[in-house]
Amino acid sequence: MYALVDGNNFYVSCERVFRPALQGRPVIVLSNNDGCAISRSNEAKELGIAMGAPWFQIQQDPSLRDAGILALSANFCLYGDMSNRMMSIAAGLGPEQEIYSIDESFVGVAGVRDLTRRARTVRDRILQWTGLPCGIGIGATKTLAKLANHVAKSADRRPGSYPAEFARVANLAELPASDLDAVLAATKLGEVWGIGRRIGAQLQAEGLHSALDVARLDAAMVRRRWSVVLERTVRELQGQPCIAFEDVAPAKKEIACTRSFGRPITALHDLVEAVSEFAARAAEKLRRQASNAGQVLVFVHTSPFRRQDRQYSKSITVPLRRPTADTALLTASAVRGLHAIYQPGYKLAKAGVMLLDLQDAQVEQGELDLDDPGADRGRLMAAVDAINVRHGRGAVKLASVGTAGSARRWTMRQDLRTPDYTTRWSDLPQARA
DNA sequence: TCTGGGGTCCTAGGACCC
DNA sequence: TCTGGGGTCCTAGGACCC
Repeated sequence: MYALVDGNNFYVSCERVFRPALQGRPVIVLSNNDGCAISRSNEAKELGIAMGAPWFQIQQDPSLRDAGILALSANFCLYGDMSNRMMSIAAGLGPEQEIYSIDESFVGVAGVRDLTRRARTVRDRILQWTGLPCGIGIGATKTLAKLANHVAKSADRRPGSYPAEFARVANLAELPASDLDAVLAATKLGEVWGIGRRIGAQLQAEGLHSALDVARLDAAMVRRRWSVVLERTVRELQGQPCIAFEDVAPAKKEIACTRSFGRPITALHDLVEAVSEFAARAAEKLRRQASNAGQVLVFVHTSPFRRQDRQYSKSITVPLRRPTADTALLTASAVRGLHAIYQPGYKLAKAGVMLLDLQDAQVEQGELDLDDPGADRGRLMAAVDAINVRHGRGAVKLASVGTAGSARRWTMRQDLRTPDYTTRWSDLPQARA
């Protein structure tokens, strides 16, 4: 049995903790480059602002302007720190926890007594201790817990959509079968975890509309006609656990750092800076999980939205002589790849570096090293990481990422950013009497 | 003018092997 | 007239998630 603890409108809620004046107003948080809406307050949702709606279009809409829509640049340092606080409280709900995303965690609750009341306590505690509102859904499988969470939030936001007792905390696990069916029947199949736009449309075309319709499908038939993935979803809806609980996060199999530029970029030297920066960031993540990369992929492309421009999109995978987590080696390979795919004359909108073929750094092929006898780059990298943790990102870096004198024209726009209230001494909020 | 970033898994088809 | 069977590995693309 599982509980899913999920923050409401998470990024917006994080911002509201430190700016209470935003309560009750239509607020959105924007993606990098202030591109599109990635988190919306309930008020913003009511105004019809879609997930992923471009900010420049929202700004052009007079009715949204009149409604006083307020946008903020994403502040991921803040959200990550607030997430840690929420997660550590949510962990108190049961013996094991899987942190599924920045705002969601599954908690194994088998054997927990007085579960519904306890979940309400944890929900209130998260709100009181962090200021973040959340919903908790409980079900026999992860898919049912997800669905229960949807029920908890809907019953809270739109009275009448589900029975009021489910508001904020919905425990579907202790429901009689007929009551569970009624909840599934009231839930559109598109709300089910694992059913996206494409599969959802195919199921609708078959005359299926609710989660209950999907739960009643024959699992073997679903496997034949669709896939084992959808089969698992069907079985999970039927109460049979098929999706493993992962209380220790498995190591990533690939690590990426990709960014849209703040403005179109054409010059190679700007791209070298950007790609060097992305490679360094990716390498930091790589070392954090104690892996080495066997290959580096680098890509660039123009903006697919600018139909009037000549389009260009190219990537290349550069194999490394041996797996490494050394920023200098990874950066050199990424930049070599960049030179190979660069074509002048295009207005490039985005570039990225991906580290592939990741393997445990402990498992290294023994080798007679004639090139580089005695060099211990691992210790060098550890020292660089330690300095950057202590003195801030980029305190020690390769010169190719751009020095004080370079323009760094490619960096992203963030015009509406709030302070790092919880992770930077100089940004600490001040309380006034 | 202005449209995010970072992942995972599965499947089909081709290349290749004996 | 008549042209096997079984298997692995890799890649690209699709679909999904937040």
